[in-house]
Amino acid sequence: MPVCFLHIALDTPLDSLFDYRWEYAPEAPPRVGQLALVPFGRREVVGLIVEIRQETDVPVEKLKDALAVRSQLEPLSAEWIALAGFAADYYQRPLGEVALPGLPKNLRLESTVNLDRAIKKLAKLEDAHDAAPANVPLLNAAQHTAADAIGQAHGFAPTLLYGVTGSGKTEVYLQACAQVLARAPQGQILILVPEINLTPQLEGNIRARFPGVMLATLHSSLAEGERMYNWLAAHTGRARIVLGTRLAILASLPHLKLIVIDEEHDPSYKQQEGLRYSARDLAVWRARQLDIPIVLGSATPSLETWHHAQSGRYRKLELRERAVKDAVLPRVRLLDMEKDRPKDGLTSGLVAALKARMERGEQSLLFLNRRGYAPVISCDACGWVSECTRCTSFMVLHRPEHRLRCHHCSLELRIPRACPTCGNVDLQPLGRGTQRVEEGLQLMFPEARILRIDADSTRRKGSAQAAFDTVHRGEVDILVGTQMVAKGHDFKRLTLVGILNPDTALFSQDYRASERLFAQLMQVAGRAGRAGGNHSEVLIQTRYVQHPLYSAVMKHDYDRFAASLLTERRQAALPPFMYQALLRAEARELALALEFLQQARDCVEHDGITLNDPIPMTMTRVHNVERAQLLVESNSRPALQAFLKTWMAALRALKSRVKWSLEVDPVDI
DNA sequence: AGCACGCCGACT
DNA sequence: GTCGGCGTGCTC
Repeated sequence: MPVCFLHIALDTPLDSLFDYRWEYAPEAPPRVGQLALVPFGRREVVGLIVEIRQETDVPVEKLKDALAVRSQLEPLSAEWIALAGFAADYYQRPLGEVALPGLPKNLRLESTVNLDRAIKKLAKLEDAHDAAPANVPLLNAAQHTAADAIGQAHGFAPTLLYGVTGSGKTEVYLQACAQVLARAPQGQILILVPEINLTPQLEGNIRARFPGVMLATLHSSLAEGERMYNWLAAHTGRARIVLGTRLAILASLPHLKLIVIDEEHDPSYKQQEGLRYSARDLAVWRARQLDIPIVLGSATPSLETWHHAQSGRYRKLELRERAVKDAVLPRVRLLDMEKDRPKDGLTSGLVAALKARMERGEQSLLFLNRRGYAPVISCDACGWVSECTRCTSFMVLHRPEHRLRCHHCSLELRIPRACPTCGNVDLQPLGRGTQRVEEGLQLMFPEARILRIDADSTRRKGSAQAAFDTVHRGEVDILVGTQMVAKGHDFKRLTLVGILNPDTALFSQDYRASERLFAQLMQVAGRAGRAGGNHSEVLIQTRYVQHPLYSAVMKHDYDRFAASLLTERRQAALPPFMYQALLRAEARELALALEFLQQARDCVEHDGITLNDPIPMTMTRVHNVERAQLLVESNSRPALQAFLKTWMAALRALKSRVKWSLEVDPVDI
């Protein structure tokens, strides 16, 4: 029996690969890209074979035998391993920590029964390779041009599809997909969306359009068995279209010919824990690697993408008109809160507009990005406020639940009867969240059917969908919601969108806040006027009617707004003109975290790289852990990458007991 | 990260 | 006398 050494990536923070001895039958040699079950310490784990070696440097006494090779599965392609390898290098993590969590859990179990079951089930499936689209609607001229440009593109062709809500971007994607499917008999397409649960229509649209083609979805709320099956359908090439959230960027797609990123600016493409990758950025890399086209669609592109489109690195295709019949862009008006003082959070202008909708039997949406009843309660007598004991934050009043709740560590308390410091029984809620707005509205409009949709009202599985169905059936007059209501859903009877207090984002420490606010306002605005004729409107309550962000929103003028933001960013040397990484440290004592960061700052040479002073994070304490950070900047991406690599090695060598992590291209600073 | 081993405090 | 706290050491 021949013997070789398998060089294997394992899901561990250790920055090295591991060799195992493997004795195999000559007719079934192991292959790179296969998975293997191996003993690791006292455990047995599944790893990825990255190399087959005839020799090893590992001393014999350490070397162990692999337990099994998963030969029933086609190996992962060299391209897929290269993608995981790129992500690992770029985000400064070991290969195994990227590659293995990117696979369905069932593939990483000791037992292969689930895998074998999925293989069997897939084999029974009849071959469906009729890529002909059904019920193809006519496109307007701009859509037609865009669909052809994408569908006919060859080689790496990154394209920004820029079009307002309702301009028919989805139809462009679908018709471009049809062209690719028709041209490439095996070809696969990857479509990424921000959150699949919020865009249920798209999946239905794709299935209806391509009834003869297998579609597989990949997202985090799939059951493991389903995820295994869908992943396998993609991996074997059976699924021609894969629709998924950011995690689907690591799907194995051997015949990938086109990538579509819908709402490319959406923050949920950025993973915010563990490996903090940007699915959008990885998608662009993947498209370049495979030399295939990629479409980035948005009404409010990220400044990174917009910058590339302006500089000509990405092609820009624009859809100017709304493609939905009769739909016009809603009129946006500002309600000056300095002149029209709000009562119960609502200006008289907004109340009048709500009333008019009620009388006409139309729906209204009030958007407020703050859940709970009030963000804090306080004591007028002594100045006490409801601070969280574990976090640098306030405890939010949730009145229906009779609770104070910290939104950062989930600490819950009963509402105190009296002030804990002075005994005053008259504690006042300050500010307002969706619950309080709902309450005020109900008093103002006793007849109205009011529904609140936020993370609290939709805790149970399926309740969000049920709530949205109620709105669609027309059983709601006024909808109050957080950003949950801003995405995806078309509310046919909705003709008024009121935006309650967007001003805080105007003066945020986070320089990305205004970019996000603009996108969010445009997105919520898009909920109105889809079929509302010409009286659909968006009312924004603000104290800053002169603010340029609002003027841009009123004119639906993303171009000008983006241009001014880019000028600011260039002058302030911020992304996309600067490349950043963030070293975070957490400890029981803030001083320990800061001390570690200072050590990190001093332990290496850094020519051409700026290491800023370590500072406590804005929210210093969360769940009794103190946090601090150090921002690293460079105007050269390769220089930053090279520095980070040597820095990581030096940091690991410090062997500090402080918990630390590095984020490349951070979004929240 | 897991998962062990290892050496000091409060309890069935 | 043990159960268990988390320090530190290792994983081919």
